[in-house]
Amino acid sequence: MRRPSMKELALRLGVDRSTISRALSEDKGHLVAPETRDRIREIAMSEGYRPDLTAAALRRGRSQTVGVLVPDLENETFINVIRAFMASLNAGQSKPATPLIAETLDQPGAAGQLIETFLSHRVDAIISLASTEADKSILEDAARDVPVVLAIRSLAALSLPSALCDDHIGGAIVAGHFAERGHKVVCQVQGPALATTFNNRATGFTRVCAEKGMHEISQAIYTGQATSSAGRKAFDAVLAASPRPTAIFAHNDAIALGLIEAIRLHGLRIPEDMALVGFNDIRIAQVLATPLTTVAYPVAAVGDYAGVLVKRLIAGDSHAESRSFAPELVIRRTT
Amino acid sequence: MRRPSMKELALRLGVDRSTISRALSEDKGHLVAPETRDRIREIAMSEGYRPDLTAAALRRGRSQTVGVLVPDLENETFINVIRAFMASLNAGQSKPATPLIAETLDQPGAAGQLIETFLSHRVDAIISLASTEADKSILEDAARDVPVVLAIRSLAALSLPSALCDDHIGGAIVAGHFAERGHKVVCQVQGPALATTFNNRATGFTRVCAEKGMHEISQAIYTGQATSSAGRKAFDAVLAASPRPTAIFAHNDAIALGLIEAIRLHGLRIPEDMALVGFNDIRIAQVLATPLTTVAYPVAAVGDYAGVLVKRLIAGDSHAESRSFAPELVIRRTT
DNA sequence: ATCACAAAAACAATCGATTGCAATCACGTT
DNA sequence: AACGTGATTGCAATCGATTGTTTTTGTGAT
Repeated sequence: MRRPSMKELALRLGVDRSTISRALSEDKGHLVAPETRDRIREIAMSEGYRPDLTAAALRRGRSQTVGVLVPDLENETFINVIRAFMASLNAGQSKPATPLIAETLDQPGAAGQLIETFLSHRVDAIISLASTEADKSILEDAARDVPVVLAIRSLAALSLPSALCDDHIGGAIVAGHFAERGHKVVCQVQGPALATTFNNRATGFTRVCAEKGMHEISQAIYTGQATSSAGRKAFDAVLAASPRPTAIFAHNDAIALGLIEAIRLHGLRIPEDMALVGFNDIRIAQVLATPLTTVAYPVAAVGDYAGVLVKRLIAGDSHAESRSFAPELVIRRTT
Repeated sequence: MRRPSMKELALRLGVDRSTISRALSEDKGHLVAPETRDRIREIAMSEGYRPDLTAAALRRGRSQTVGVLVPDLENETFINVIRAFMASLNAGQSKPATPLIAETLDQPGAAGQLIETFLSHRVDAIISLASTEADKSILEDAARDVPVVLAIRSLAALSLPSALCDDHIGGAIVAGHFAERGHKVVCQVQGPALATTFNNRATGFTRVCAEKGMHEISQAIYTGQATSSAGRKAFDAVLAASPRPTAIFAHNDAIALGLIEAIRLHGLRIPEDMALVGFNDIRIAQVLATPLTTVAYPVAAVGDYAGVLVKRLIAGDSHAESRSFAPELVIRRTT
């Protein structure tokens, strides 16, 4: 009743295990006589043979798994990048990889432990969407044992290939948009500084503010977390600024959502009294009472290219350069 | 430079591989003399020994992985149940399991393939949040090879243990709440019928409507998908009903979000002209302009108990009964 | 000094698939 | 009829850790 192993199939068929292995394999199949191969495949199918990937992994040194390190699974953007990544990675592969997923929640030190676990599982590659400066050396160490690719977040002076959103441009687009709409005084509510992401959005924004002669209130406002409740609280700081800004760049949509609530609580109208732009274009952004103007994250491009990078690295191809993809402004009703 | 294997450690230390194995193991450690054990552990640490879990899995028949089957990774509720599940499963375990995660997107037939992959990877257990009637026999087959636990969604006349939300009660609570608020005519916008979830919410709601003498407009309104855009479209059917309902039970928060938009577009006020209750209590629900009254899904209880079930099944404990946990109404401003 | 007994360590088989190498076979060539 | 060639298949080692079964070592008792 139990599913047979190759050994048992071999016994039943009167051939050697090695022949079974070859017959069942995609690339070694041509080494087996067509009739034998068909006979083997047929029996394997009817007996319900199920390959043991732990055995194959041990022997071949490849496990058909990839480690995915993500800061927060509740974040749609990460999920969508992971989806695109897996689709790209497995496109046209006869032996698709399954993701081992671990969440860091951006806790310092979490990455080390999790990556160690991935490596113990002999993952074929690691993709990290969770890279923070604290993890830099850990990632570089890991890269000596297995292909490591970064997505979404990069790190300063890092040798690892990455697939990113050009956050600098993202910030710049928003500032440009504010300028076009005639805003004179603006500000940004920035996410935590643990990743390049938010810093780049900030500098891109600030640069264009200067170019266009807009006044950015001096102190960017940091939120401890990039969540909507943090955004709500951050609005007090916006109001306290003098001169008071007429437009806010929220570094992500969750923060923007919180800001919307806070702005409404203060009886201000959006966009007349206060304009607002978010970042990422999460699903909810377009079904809000006032649909949110936001910067659409290039999830497909980033995920896709991360998959390409991993495939190249696995193939031993050294031509694995980092790339950034430009995000696009989606103008809705909050500006 | 490369990380050593046990064999190499054994060579370096002048002891047998088996001694290394025992020294490094939690439960067999006592078989090794304390000094030897310390010496081995120290060297293993300093040499950066990293156990090969593919080898261990092959030998021991346990891989320290669990397969997680989920319909949609963008759904917070599923994510939170998975989080609670993993935390519960690994609580106090010296050898924590890592999740292999696969998404069905509720495509018929997807589960079969994915489960087969899990089984090839020799997962120690499978948890399915994605069970639909079409997958029933597949899940039952899988359960003969490995512990299988269902969460969130159950199936009719199924022998597999499950950790569920009592959706029947959930629906009933909402109807009760409508009755208290004095509504006479109500309706529900139901999610797709592929899972027990939505059906149970519907029957619970309908039962209490009858008990309290409310008129539920005859035809429950089905949405093809349980998304906000589907919810928006569904509102046309609500308006078309005669008599027109004054309260809507949306089977999840995404649908409710879409309904809010549609209701506003028609110039109706919430809750004065139209009351609304959602289901799940996703994060966004409480930061909306009008915070959403909704049924809070017992994510922690469900995930937790699913973990307990898996642990029991792995331990060979037959005392693995299914349980349902009651959800709770969170009254906010849409009613 | 001998023996019993427990502790510690070594020995060796094993998990299941993969793969380099050797053996066999069929067939056409000279 | 002997031989080369290529196609099939079998043989056997291997991946790295785990574990049941010895063997060795050490201790205390008689």
